[in-house]
Formats: sequence, structure tokens, C-alpha cells
Amino acid sequence: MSLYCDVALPVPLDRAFTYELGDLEAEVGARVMVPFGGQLLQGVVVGVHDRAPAEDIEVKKVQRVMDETALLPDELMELGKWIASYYCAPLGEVLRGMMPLTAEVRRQWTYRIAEQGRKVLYEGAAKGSSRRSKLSVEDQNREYAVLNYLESGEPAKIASLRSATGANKALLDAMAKKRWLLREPLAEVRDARRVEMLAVLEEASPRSSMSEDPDMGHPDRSTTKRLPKLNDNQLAVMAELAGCGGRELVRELRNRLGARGVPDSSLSTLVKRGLVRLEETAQVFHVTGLTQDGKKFAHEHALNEAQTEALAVIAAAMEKGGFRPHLLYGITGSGKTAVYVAAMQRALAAGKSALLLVPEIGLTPGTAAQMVAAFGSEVALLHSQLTPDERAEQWHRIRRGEARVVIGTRSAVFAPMPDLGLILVDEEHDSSYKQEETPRYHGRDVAVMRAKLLGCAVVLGSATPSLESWNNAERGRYALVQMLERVQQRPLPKVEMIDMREEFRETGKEQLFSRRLIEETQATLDRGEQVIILLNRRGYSFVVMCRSCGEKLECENCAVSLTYHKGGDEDALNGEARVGQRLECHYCGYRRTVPKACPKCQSEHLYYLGAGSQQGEERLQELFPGARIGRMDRDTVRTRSDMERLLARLHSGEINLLVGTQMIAKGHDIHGVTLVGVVGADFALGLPDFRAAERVFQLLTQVSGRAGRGELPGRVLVQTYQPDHYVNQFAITHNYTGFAAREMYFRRAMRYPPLSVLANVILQGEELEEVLSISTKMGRWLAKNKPEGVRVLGPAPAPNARLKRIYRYHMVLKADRRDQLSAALRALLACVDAEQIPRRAVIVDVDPVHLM
DNA sequence: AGCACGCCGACT
DNA sequence: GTCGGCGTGCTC
Repeated sequence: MSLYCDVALPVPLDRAFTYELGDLEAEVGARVMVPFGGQLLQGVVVGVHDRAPAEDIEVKKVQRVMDETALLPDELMELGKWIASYYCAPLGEVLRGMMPLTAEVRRQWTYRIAEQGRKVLYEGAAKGSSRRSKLSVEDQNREYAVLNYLESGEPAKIASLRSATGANKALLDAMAKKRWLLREPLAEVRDARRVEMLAVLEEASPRSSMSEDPDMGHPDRSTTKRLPKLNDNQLAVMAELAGCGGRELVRELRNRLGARGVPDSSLSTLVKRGLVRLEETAQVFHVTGLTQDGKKFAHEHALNEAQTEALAVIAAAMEKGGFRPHLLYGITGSGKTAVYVAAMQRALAAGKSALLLVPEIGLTPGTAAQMVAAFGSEVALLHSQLTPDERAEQWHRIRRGEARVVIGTRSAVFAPMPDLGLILVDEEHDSSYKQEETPRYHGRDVAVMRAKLLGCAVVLGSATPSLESWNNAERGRYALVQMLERVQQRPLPKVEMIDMREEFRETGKEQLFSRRLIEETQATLDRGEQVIILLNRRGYSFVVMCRSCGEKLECENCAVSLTYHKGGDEDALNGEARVGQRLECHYCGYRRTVPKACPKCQSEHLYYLGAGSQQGEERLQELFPGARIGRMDRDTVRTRSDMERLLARLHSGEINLLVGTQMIAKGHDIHGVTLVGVVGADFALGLPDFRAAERVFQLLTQVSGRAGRGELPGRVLVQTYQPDHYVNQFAITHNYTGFAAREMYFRRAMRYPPLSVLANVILQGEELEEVLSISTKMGRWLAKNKPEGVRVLGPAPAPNARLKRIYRYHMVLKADRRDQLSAALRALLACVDAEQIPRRAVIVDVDPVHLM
């Protein structure tokens, strides 16, 4: 038994804190509840020992040990430490993110009466209210009610005080500040396991007797003759229950009977009469909203030659054991998902579990259904739309080894799976794997590190691998597995460019859609086939400008143009009230009405520039009045079920022309699509980010991949103003390898990743002067203490110089060697501490995905 | 981060 | 002369 333990807490402080264990015992990796700065926090034990801390600190006691044994296995503790160190994040915050169990603790406050409060209560009661107060009479009365309620000296929770006296938290806290009350933190552990009610037919119904039932002619009489007087509805409930062996979930029962017009109250009445009893039962895991068309899926015999070979390589790696990273480069439509499923089946067969990471948008109900079809109840799904209770439930199921296949988004990389034998990262290039808040880890890179710590196989799959992964494959750090043909020998779509400069010269006007794209779309629709058009901007117009003075309408909180939204149909999709036309900020969500005149010069000549998907849809309506048009963007698809509905309409052919943002490019397998149009995608080539070309190439390739996935071949028309740009040139020939080589040349010349390592350090604050002063300090410090092997660009205004009222400067640190970059960042953070710069003013982003 | 403690303006 | 506003600074 040890005397002390060191605890990592979810606070932005780079160290652990020591607590006295008393007669408690705790293992490294267990959660503990400890007092910290006037609150109770949940932390993770990172060490146990007998060394007393320095004299001058007052060691507090662990309040509660939450886990008898380590909740996080060594492997995940090690991974957490690596993340904390690599991404310069506090270990406690990393560990909190690794176990999504917030549902299990409810933190609240308790209040007790204090001496001062007693005095007020007695004096006030004796003399009547003599004190002066700005409080309303009601609130004064509430204060007395609270004091009265607490008079016995027993502490009370906020909820009981509220229901007894009507006092709210603000009032109670004010009383605590006046020292009438003592306030103490409380953390209650609750069972987050979901239960549901089971209705059980009582064996011998105590009050039933034949004599009480004069209803001789009732049709159900023969089966229910022992029942007392029951009405038809109640009899129906009894019959239904009897029909399923006397036990059924209340939810199920209500569903079935409700459909026949039996009210819920009938069951309640039977319970009251003692004929039916209710029992709690652990809720059986079920995936809601699944369409059952997943059966066709992925049996090994259906794999083609390339798939079989890829599977063989992965299976061999699993068999050999040890850390074996692979890059699975498979073109769009080559059937990577089938390989994943088959590989996971192999892992299961070998007694191991398997983890599949998918991008944020990738876990559509369709995918989920396929996985459930392939793995049944062995699968656990982890995604952002789970409630905290569901998340905790899934997490424990996984830890108990009940779900040996886990499919999830970024944070699922921490799934506590016993015997993990295979990690797969689908669409490994996808930027949603990067977490954009502390800890700013990259899910793909963490997956590789986890596989390394664990010594297991890891496969990164993509049709457009990130340059980082491609570089690793070229250098032999990853084994390259290629699948260069589409399944069933389907041809890749034919991609053509439409030179919009020429189009302008010939037509003399600026058009959103070229004549060629219009003609081809019409012809495709006429043949009964489907068309997808990518217009990668949300809203109607993305700039509103004054013709008279040139003023652009900007967000109040961000240095960003406001986007004009015309309002209308999109919100009807969710059954919500229609939102009218408005200007909207796509960074902070700020909305305002559309001004009639320029706010600067009062001119009424405001004009709207740049077409977004909403305008695209409107133009298409005009051009193809007979088409059945759908739109897919963040305005029309907010939840998984929105996505599911839209995809279902597309699959059924109810929609034959789909316009949307990059959302439409991600993985959907719609067989009727034979034409893809790309409008304005090359706009992004001009963005100030070294990954701009890579992103455009990925987008073009992914969206092109939507064409020709069924029987009929597909074609793609790319409208561009830069037909000679290498991105376009390589994209139209489906030449990823060529693109990668060309792009790598640029990265090498500019010393950008993957031929260097980067960190973006953002300096931020609400006051511009404050940010400038921090920038100056940091700049000066860096000039004096040049970190070895690291080049520093800036400080300079960040490309988004102001977001959500926060001014932003940034510095980019570039190094050839990882250890030198890490050392520089550590030194820099030490300087931040020494200079007393508030830690929240400095964000360190290691391996940034974008430099905005 | 989140909370406690401490110093100043508004009202009795 | 108090109450309650928000600015520093610490948290085992």
C-alpha cells in the first residue's frame, strides 16, 4: 500500500499533482476524484509512491477511487503520454479525451448554513426584515426560505433547494459570497448504463377471480378467464404479453399495441392492478435507423484479384505479428471497403479485435448498416452523434471485449479494445482526423503510433494518399499495397476540362455553368441517368460588395466576408421554421439581416459576387425545370438522418440532379450517376496554404470517383480558369503518382512537409494591443534564443486575422528534424511561462493541417 | 480552465 | 458604509 499518488488532471497545466491515498488503494491508470482549487475533479493516477512532497505544499486526500483496477491499460497510458509530449498538450487533458465517460459523473454543489446565515435567520425572524437590499421581495423571501431549510445544519443539493424554495444557483452563490452559506463541491458517480423496462405477466394474479368477471360473452374469455374486469384494451395487452411468453419490453409492447389503437395507459392500469409487473433490464444494444440492404456485403469470395492480393498482404502482416504499417493506395471504386471488412474478419478469426477509423462524414447509416450486416452484434459504432450515455455504454462494451469490431471517427482511435490486432484508417488523407482543439492530435498518426506501441498491423487507405503517407511509402517506412483497377473492370470516368476563359470570350458573359456542361447535363438526364454537380461553397453569394465605395460586408466578430443566404427551402427539410434571407458568417455563425444600403456610404448599389451551392440549385432549377433536384451541403444536411434521407432519395432515383459542396464527394456509392460536373473548384488553388494543391487534387479525384460506379461508364467535366495548372493536368488523367511526384518537388524546394516538420504557434487575445505585445515579446525572445535547426516565420497576422472576436497572430516553426522542433516548442512554452504570458493566449499546433 | 480572493464604483 | 462588479493568481 502506497501513501501517495500522482494524478493527471484535466487542466491546462503541464504537470501532475500529488495526493494522499489514506487507506485507499489505487492503480496507475485508475480514475480518482480529488479536490483541486475549490472543486472536485476527475483525474487519472499516473504514479503511486511513498515520497512525501515538499514541506510547503499542503497535500490533500484522494476523495474517491473510481476504478478498482486500471481503467486504461498500459498501452493506452503510454499512447496518452506520447500524445502529450508530441503535441505539447497537458497529459490530463489528453487522458480525459481518451475515455469518454463524462456521463458517469455528475458534478454539482452543496450548500450548508454558516454562522452568519444563522444570525441573519434568527435576527431577521425576531425583528422582521430590517436589512437593506437591492433584492426583490421574492428573492429576499427565498433567501429566508433557504436559511430555514438549511437550519438543521445538513448540507443540501442545489436541486432540492430549488424545488423547496425556488432559489436558483445565482441566488445561492450570492448567499455563499455574503458568507451566509458554505458552498462545497460534490461529485456523484452515476451508472450510465442504460436500462429499459420489461413488462412481465404475473404468474398468479392475486386479485383475479372468475366470479368478478360477469362478461361471459367476451371473445377472449377462454384465454383470459382468470382475469378481473378488464376492458378490451387491457385484454389486448394481456393477450399480447401472453403471446410472447409473458415477457416483453415495454417499448416493444407499446409500439405494437399503439399501432392497433391501444393507449399506453392500459398497461399502466394492469401494473396498478398487479397483473403485470415491470422489471428493469439492461438495454440491449441496437443500432437505430439501419436499412437492411447491407447483406450483399463483402464475402471474401467476391473479392477480385487485386483485392485478394491486398488482403493477403495484410493477413500475412497480421500473422507475422509486430508493427507493420501499410499504405493501401486504391483508386476510387477499387473496393477498399470490402478489403477492410475481409481483413477485419481475418482478425476476428485469429482471435483478435479490429478497429476501423473513418472520417467524420464517412460513417453514414449506409456504412453502419453494412458493418452491422457483416459483424452483427460484435460491432460497436463510435461517432459524434452518440449521447454521453450511449458513448459510455459503447466504451464499456468495447473494454469488456463484447465488441471486437469498432468503427468510429477520430477519437475512436482510443477504443479500449483487448487483443487489438489490426487498425485500419479509411481515407487517411481526410482532414477531419485532425482535432482542432487541445489536444491537437492527428487520428491517423495516433493510429500508427498505437500500432507501433502495441506491435500490430496498421493499414492507411486512400485513393489520394496524403503526401506524408506517400513519402513514408516511398521511403519504405510503410509497405505499399496498390489496387489500381475498379471492381468488375469498370472504367475510370473520362475527365475533360472546360476552359472558362474561352467560354467567356465566346459568350461574352460570366456564366456559372458552361454551355457544354448544360448540354451534357440535359442529355444525361434525358437518358434517365443521374448527375452530380460540385459547387464547393455554401450559401447563395459569398461576397456582398458596394459598387459605389468598394466596401465588403464583413462579420462583426471575424475578419471574414459574410455569405448571403437567400433563405427558403433548406430549413424546411428539418421541419423547422423557414429562415429568411440573411447574411451569415461561416466561421462564427453570426447572422444579420441584409441591409438595403451600404453601411459605409449609404449607396444602394450592393452587389452579390460568387455563387454558392444555393445559387447553383436555383440556376439549375431554371435551366432544367423538369429535373428532380437535390442539394447536399451543411444547410440541408445537418444530421445523420438528413444525410440518410437525401441519399435514399438519390438511390431511389427520386433525385436525378444533385448539387452540393465537398460533402457530395465523400464515398457515396450511387450507381446511377454517370456525369459529374465541377464548378469553381480551382478557386481554392489561390488560398495561402501550402496544401492548397493537394486539397484540390483530392477533391477532384474524390468527386470524379462518384461517376460510373454502376453498369454505365461515367464522365466528368471540370470547369476551370487554369486548365494548365498541374493539379488539373494530373487530375484529368487520374494520375495520382504523377501529381505526388510534382507536388513533392514543390514541397522539397520550399521545405514544406513531408520534407520538413512544421508547427504553427498562434498568439491570440481579445485586444489587438495585447496580442501585438505578446507577438513582440515572442519575436524578440526567438531572435535572441535562436532554436537550433529551426526556422521561424513571423510573428505575423494569421491568414484569418480575427475570428470570433479574437485577434490572431501566428508564427510558423519549420525544422528538418522532429527532435529539434520539439525542443524549440518546449523552450518556447517555457518562455511563455517565464514571461507570464497567459497560457490560453498561445496555441501550439504540431503538424498543422492548415495554417489558417 | 475554474475558482477564490482582493480591490474599486454604485447605491443606501 | 455595504454590495457586488470584475481583475490577478493559484491549484497537490
